[in-house]
Amino acid sequence: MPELPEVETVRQGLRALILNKTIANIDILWPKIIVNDQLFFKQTLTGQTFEEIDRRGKYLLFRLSNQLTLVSHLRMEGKYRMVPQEQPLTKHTHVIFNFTDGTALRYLDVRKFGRMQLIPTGAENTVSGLKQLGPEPTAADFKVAAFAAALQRHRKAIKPVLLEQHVVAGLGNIYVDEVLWQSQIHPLQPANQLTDTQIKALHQAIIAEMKRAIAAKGTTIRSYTDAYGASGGFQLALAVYGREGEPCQRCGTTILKTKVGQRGTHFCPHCQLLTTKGVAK
DNA sequence: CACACCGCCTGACTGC
DNA sequence: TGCAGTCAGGCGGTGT
Repeated sequence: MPELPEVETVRQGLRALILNKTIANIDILWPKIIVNDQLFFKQTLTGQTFEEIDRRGKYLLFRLSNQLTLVSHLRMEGKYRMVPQEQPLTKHTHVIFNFTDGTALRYLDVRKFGRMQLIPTGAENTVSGLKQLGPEPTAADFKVAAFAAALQRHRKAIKPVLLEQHVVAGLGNIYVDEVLWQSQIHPLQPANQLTDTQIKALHQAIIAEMKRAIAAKGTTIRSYTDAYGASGGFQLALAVYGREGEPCQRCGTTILKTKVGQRGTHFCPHCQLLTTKGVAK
């Protein structure tokens, strides 16, 4: 499941592969992937050139000529592949950008959850999802005071709050479990009941974890690969995700897997206690 | 606005 | 071995 570090790795790979390529035509094999009208999407993009690729949270922003931006979200299992146009289609290929040089960019997605939307560049804040996105989880954009204030507005558990993307952008199920373990916070801890110490630890862990995971080119758990089909390396660095039944690396207690807000959740029941004003219940 | 819940999808896995 | 049932989960939409 691509989260911010995986999407960033895809961005970097795709930049090297498609910048300055011009679209000759587009095939849409699964129309629901495209938010816009299909015909509009094809006609508007034909003849345009990829000029840059930006990223916001888990969204890829393909900047094209003529002030156009293609917003792309990979959701669970979306992938891009560069191939020669004559290469036989594989299963789960849903959108194909054929370039004028004989190559093609193909979008593959087993679950078909991914979405693409063509908008005028600058209209990003009109796209649902993008417009409510919290700050990037970097030291430059993500400030602890604003983070603390945002957490105060939520009474529900910290885990679903972090998954919402509104308080901070880019974390998914894997990295949320990881940063909560690192900062020793129970996933069910109400967001507005974190202590200042916990907020600072969580804030720091989020920034550091995203940086480390990007450096490792992301985490490959189920099916994620980058634009070249390569796996990430960060799964080896995960402390709790997918490690239920294994000893906690900090205290040796067996890591548990439960459900929080319908999502598989991994944590250490000894290191991550539910607290009231920082005191264990 | 905050929050809970459902639908979207298909492949892998589980139990009989 | 075959097959029905369950699970995985990011996010938009809906309802309270």
